[in-house]
Amino acid sequence: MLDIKFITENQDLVREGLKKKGFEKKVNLDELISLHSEITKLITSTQSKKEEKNRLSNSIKSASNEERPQIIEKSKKIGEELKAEEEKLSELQKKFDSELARMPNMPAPDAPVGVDDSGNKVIRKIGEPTKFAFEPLDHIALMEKNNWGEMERIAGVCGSRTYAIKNDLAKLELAIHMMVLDKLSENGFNIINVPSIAKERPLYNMGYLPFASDEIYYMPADELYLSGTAELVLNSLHMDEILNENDLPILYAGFSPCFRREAGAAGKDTRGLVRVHQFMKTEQFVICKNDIKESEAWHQKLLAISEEILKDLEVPYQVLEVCTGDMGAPKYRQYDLEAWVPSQGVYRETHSASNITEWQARRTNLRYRDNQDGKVKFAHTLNNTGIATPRALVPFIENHQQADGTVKIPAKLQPYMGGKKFIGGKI
RNA sequence: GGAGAGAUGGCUGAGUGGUUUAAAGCAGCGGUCUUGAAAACCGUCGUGGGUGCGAGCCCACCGUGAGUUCGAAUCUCACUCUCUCCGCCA
Repeated sequence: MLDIKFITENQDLVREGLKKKGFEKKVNLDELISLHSEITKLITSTQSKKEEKNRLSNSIKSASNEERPQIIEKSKKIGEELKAEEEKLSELQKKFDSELARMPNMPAPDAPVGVDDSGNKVIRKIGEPTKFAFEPLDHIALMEKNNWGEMERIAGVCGSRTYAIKNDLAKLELAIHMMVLDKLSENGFNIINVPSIAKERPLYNMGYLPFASDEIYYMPADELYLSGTAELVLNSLHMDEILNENDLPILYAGFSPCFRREAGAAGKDTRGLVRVHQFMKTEQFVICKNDIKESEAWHQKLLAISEEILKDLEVPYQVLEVCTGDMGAPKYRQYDLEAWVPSQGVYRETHSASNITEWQARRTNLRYRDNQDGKVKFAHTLNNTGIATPRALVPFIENHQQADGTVKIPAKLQPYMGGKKFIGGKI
């Protein structure tokens, strides 16, 4: 959410930001501003009526018996006027709130400008696309060869875009999460395993609602939602709190099962482990001071951690800075990591690191008291993937496959796999 | 699923329709005293909003949302959450 004061005082800047993000037709800035001034006038009027009413009510006890009925009559009359005004006010307020909730965050001034993913900028490539001295298999064939999956059967039981993995691949999935959690723990993150079910408010707080409502599973019998990321819960963990500046930064490594409807992805990646409805994710989440230098520094730190994770996994990857039209509504700046997938001959997204600045904190009402000036301020929040599986298993097993169908385990991961240097091979 | 109790500021906790402008204490912050500190004493101390150049004045908020009333922390209803007990259960 943006500050309405910021919007009214920086209309040109906001208009430019909306255009860059591709939102100029999705929100009505002029209506928002005129609603706000109408609301302000109405608030002033209702408040003076309340003031008058309070005065009359307070005078009743000391009033004489003759005066009393007149005062009550007068107060009733003001009360009726007040009620009419308040009804109108709450109607306008509702409209205003839903319009303001649709306003995206302003992108970083130096973020690459573009309309879709074609505008994303490759910042660097680490490692070379893997070369094979044999004909490499895709991850599905590798799973079949090693008795690592139950992909056909599970679709019949659980529907499309689900997965079941077996044996060493199943262990590998958990081992990678353990490795990542250890790394985050070493970097000062609090490990926290969080629920995958949530109430509506956290979805609004994060910006899932109203922006990505198609993406979310909803359980009407209980009025609960399935979470698509631990970010959802972590962002709301401290909602409505006023933290002490000394408590910041707060670092969370949140692990959770994640659920996504993939409604907009019909026909894409229907086979295999790349895009499934339920997966596991370890998420990095940071709450820091309202200081753009500090949150930008944390953004770089989060990016560096996830790069280190891909390096430890010995998977070739590239770093993208995502352009204004491709980053989501909440974001100020976004980097994606994409790992090399040999069978597809392309880099595929494994990580997404975002600086949200205060946009989420405003929705979440997540604040802290500044030590310097004693003022209450909205925090900055950032998030980044730690690792998401099974998606990350795709580049992992494809890049590390050997001629005999076994898969090499990199040195950093071996302690989490019982010291094994290879998995698979014999069935 | 059944029965009961409860939710008041950073914390503890008083308050059952109008001197409550939410008492009091603790913690915090500023000061006096002191070589310094502690103690003691004095002062200050919630959030959001409206209005004003400003000191200020005003409005709302006692878990959330409605309602009754001239007037609600207090009465009514619904909901949320917490705790205790029973039942079921990985």
